[in-house]
Amino acid sequence: MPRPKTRIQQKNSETILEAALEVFSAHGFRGATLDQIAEVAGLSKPNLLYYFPSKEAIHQTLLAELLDAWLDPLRGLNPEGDPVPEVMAYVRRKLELSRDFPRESRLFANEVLQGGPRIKAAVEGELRALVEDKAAVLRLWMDQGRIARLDPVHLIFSIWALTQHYADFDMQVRAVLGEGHDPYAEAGAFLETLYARLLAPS
Amino acid sequence: MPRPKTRIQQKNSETILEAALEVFSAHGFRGATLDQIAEVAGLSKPNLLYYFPSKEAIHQTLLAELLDAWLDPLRGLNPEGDPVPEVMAYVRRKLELSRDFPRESRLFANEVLQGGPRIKAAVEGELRALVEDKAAVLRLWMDQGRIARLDPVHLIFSIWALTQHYADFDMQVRAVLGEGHDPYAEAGAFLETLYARLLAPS
DNA sequence: GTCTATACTCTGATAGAC
DNA sequence: GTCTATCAGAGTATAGAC
Repeated sequence: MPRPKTRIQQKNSETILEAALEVFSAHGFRGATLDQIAEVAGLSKPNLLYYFPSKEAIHQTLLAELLDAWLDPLRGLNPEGDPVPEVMAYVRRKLELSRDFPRESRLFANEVLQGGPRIKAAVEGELRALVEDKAAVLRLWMDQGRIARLDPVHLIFSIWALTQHYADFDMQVRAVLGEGHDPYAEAGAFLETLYARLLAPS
Repeated sequence: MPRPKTRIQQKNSETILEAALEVFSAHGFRGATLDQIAEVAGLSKPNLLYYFPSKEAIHQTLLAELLDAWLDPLRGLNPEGDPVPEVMAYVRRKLELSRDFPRESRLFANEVLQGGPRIKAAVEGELRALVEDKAAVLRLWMDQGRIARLDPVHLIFSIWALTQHYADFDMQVRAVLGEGHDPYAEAGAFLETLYARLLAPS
């Protein structure tokens, strides 16, 4: 039961996780039911519990896999690179993540919104350490006058907020924009302008 | 049952709504239970259902009251005013709303995040109309060269994202910042700088 | 108006046949 | 490995006494 081994087990585990992502991201942990997940996965409820010991375990597995992918774009911020293009590339990667993996974004948002009991440790540990590391890089660039001086941590917060907003508040964004819009294309252009003006050294 | 009349009924209704806001914002609709709400309110569970016909009705009442307060800062954007200070004041009011009413922000976020079945109509109607109205004001100011040219709707989205982030992702913000920080004070200074640079006519 | 007791449904998890 | 049947607990809502 701990982890899949054969090819069939591998495949079924993935099917379950895919279905669980769909349901958890749409309804939150408590709002999701094993019945729904089983239906989306095309398996019976007891069969789910053959592959995972509990509902909680499925959720935990999703969060663990998610976190790593989530930190990746920030990890890619290269201290040796050219400051403004580096930050711009980070913004772009983060927006692509929202566009291509909106369910993962909402899963994470659901969790943090509710105080993140199942993810708080990782946020206080891994995430915080990474932010401090990259904030130091940004601060150095500011000291060198290569980007404008700003609070580097809040600069990172702003990138998270502005990019994740399009996945997490998708319903609102589309409702307000109305038909005939490509939210992510427009957001890309908007954020490009925003950070170009914000970061330009004075 | 429709609405309270006597002073006692008024008071109990408010106690219930206050408790419900606390519990719904922390756990979402499905995650919240009448037992929890009853305990926080200091009333018995059947007594809750004497004042409101159902759990759903309590939630609906909260959302309806919330929406109005939520639109207020944007309503205050004055077309006759001075463009940059007007937008700055809007950002400030919105951030104050996050600081002073984080539970309301999270209630709203929980709802939109899950596709907003109970609030979609209001977003597509009232909210969208207001945004279109104020976007027209911003566009006029841009045409007159009084603020920089940007997509006005995404400019409004950016204000929502950046201010609500501090309420909705409070746990993450505090975990990353660590001890000895005042997130809202820092955010206020950061956003002041951000929008000053962004809006300055070139 | 408020409480205790309870009906009924939903849901996570298990037993056991195949 | 997968299914049917089922248990136990939680949760919303109601009945009825006071």
